[in-house]
This record gives sequence, C-alpha cells and structure tokens, in this order.
Amino acid sequence: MKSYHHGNLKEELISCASVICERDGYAKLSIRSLAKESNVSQTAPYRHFKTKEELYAAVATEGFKKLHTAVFLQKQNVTLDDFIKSSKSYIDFGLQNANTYDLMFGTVVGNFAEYPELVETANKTFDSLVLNLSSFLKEKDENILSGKSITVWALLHGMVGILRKQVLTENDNYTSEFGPMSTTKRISSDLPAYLEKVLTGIIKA
Amino acid sequence: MKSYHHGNLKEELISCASVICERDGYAKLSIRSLAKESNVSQTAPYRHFKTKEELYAAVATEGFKKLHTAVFLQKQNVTLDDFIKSSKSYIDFGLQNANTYDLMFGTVVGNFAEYPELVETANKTFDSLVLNLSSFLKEKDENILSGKSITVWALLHGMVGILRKQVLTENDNYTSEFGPMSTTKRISSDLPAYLEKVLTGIIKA
DNA sequence: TGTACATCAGTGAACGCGCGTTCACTGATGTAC
DNA sequence: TGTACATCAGTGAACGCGCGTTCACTGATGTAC
Repeated sequence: MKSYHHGNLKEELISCASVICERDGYAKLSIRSLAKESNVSQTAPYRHFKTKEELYAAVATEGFKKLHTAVFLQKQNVTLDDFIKSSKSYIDFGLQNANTYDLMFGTVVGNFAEYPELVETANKTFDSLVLNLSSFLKEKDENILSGKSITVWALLHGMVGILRKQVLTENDNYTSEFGPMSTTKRISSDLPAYLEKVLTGIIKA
Repeated sequence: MKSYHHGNLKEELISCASVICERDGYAKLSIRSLAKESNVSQTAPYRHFKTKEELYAAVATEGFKKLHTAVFLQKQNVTLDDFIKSSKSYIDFGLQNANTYDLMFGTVVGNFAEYPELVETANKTFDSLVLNLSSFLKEKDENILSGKSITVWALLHGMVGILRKQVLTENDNYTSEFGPMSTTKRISSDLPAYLEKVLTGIIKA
C-alpha cells in the first residue's frame, strides 16, 4: 500500500541508518544497505544525501541529539547528585551506543566543518554540559567554567573508551601487573561512587 | 633482484600496514592494498594473517607498542615534570596518530580477547602508566594506585578525543554559548600548564 | 472547478571498482641419509 | 659432500560480492490560469 511518494523518507532514512550503524557497525552502513533495509530503491537515498559521508554526518548529528537529550538536566537548581547522574548517563550512552559514539568522535567523518548542523549539534551538547555544571557551581567566570567543563568532558569521554574495553581485556594468558581489569571492574561496579569522588576533585580544583 | 622467499615479510607487512592505516585511514587498509604497497602478490599476506581482522589486530598491537615506547619513563625517580611530559607524549601520540589510535581504542577490532598479543601489549601500556605514577607518588596501596591511574588514563584518552576535534568544530555559523573552541585552543596552546593543574588535582585527591 | 504543465521524489538498469578468500601451482630452503 | 624429498613461502588466476554513483525514466504532487 506504499505510495510512490513517501512523504517522510529523509527522517525515516536517518532513523533507519542509526539502527544499522549501531547494530552492524558503521562500516556496514552503506547507502545500499540503508535503501534495502528501508524497502526503497537503491538510489532513493541520493535524493536526500549527496554522498555517503553526508549520510554518516547525518547519523552522527542524530547521535549528538540523542546524547544531548540523555545528558542535559532540564532543571534550575542542579545538585551534585544530579550532576553525577547526568555524568553517568553520558558514560552509559557511550557504552550502549558504542558504534554510533565511535562515529561521532572518531575519524570517520573527517571534517565536521563541512556539516554545519553537525557542528551546531555537537556544540550544543557541550553547551548543555557546561550549563549543567554552571547551574550546580554557580561559577561566574566563563574561562574557569568552560575549562572545568572540558576536563569533566574529557574524563567522561575517556571513561567510555576505557570501560568499553573492560571485558575485552579479560585474558588468562597475561595478568597485568597492576590489573586494569580488576580496577575497571571495581569502578564500573559502583560508577556513581567513583564519579562522585573524581568529579568533586575536578570541580573543586 | 627480489628472491622468491622474502625472509622478513611479516614484519615488513605490519610496518607497511601501519603506514597505510595512518596515512589513508584504517578503512582503506585492506589485504590487497597492503600486498600492492608491499610489492608482493595479492595472496602473500595470507601466509601471515589468516583474516583481515588479524591484520587489524597486528596494526593495533604495533600501535600499542609505539604508544608504550612514547609514554614509558625509563628512570627511577620520576618527578612531576617527568610525569607531565609523559602525559603530554600520550596526547601527542593520540593526535599525531589519529587513525591508528582509533583502531586501537575503537570498535574495529571487536574482541581483543581473540588476540592474546594485543591484550598483552595493551595491558603493558597501561602498566607503564601505573609504573610512571607509582614511581612518582611512592604510593603503596595498589587499589588507590590503579584507581588513580585509570582516572589519569581516562583524562588523557578523553583529551585526545576532544582536542582532535578542535579545528573541526571551528565554525562561523554557530557560536557556542560558552565557546568550547576558544577553550580547547587556550588549553592546547599551553598543554603542560593545563596538565599540571589537572593532574596534580587527580593525583592528590 | 478543471486543466496544463512544471517540479519533485522515487525507480531500475547499468558502470566499473576493490575487496576477501580459495585454489592449484611453483620456486626456494632445510634436512636426513 | 651429494642427493632425494618434505616443507615452506610466495604466485597468479579466479570466484562472487557489495559498493558508490550515473543516468534516463516515471509516477505523484502542486500551482497558475
């Protein structure tokens, strides 16, 4: 019962592409695989994305929107607890959307500047992190505020990268001298406690 | 003047693959492109790598070895300055070897556990970071030590991800409310100073 | 309200490419006697 | 030292596949009169 004109194809393509990207990895996301999965002719996506990279950029943009939604605290008086919860949401997002997260921060989309909406959305995500922090800290100095925000962001971003490999580095043949395995396990078993300790350290500094 | 038997092909393939990976991106690294660039028949690499993923794993392993070399301080009494220098080396490595770094920490090599040498090398890299820190801190408690090391590692890892996008987010159409751009510029213009401030915060916590 | 026509969004065939992998092979090397 | 032979490392042809992209097209929609 499909009509020749879809009416809402672009949105549907982006949402479908996001699914493929996360489910199969971004390497498997292609204009053809997308068309197939969307039950549309091979060339239909070209009406909406000039190149494959434009498609990647759209999926990355969508990813930043979701991250923003997951992380941004929509309230006035942010507490330390709120901030920790938001930070944990960031890490959870990165772990649960590993492939998309890689697309957003990796080298696949080489030059963000070619995709203004991507830049805007990525910046908005960062802004929401700063807003969270500023509402909590009541810090006025913008330099201090954004400096601390970068540090927090870096830490969260880094935790995603490390915790992600947690299971992967489990290995009987080599026992790390200091056990990054057991340490990451310990941390991720009580992530809020870890975050509280580290984040307050950064915030107070 | 080539002989039929190369004698040292595996090492040469790995080193060549590392070059391709960094120069063209890991997506462009294929068994065929590698064979071509190594002036060897298309199927020769199969003597040394059973699958493409095995090749990726070898390049990632090579990357960790280089990172280890770049970061590990080969001395007894590590000072704060040494530690900061080592940390800066980490970030520089990540920025200057973006594609390889992505391969090492991304989702491309899905399951490290299938490649024991990769796990071993990755763990050794982490160990060297802990060793650097322990020599500097003279901290005895292993849990505290490895916990702080993870935090430091996460921060450095995160800084790579963020600073990498620095130029990419430069954009006139959208001015971020708090300017991550100007902040990252400020930070990267004097990275050692920034690292000193943040790292001492983490270490003392 | 009806019609002519421009515009738009999706179709389907076709192009040429690089890829992973297999296979039977060949030339070089190492070893047992 | 010489020879037979097993083993090893590299070759070259071939397979089938999915891909990005182009092109001329067609059916639906919107609009001017």
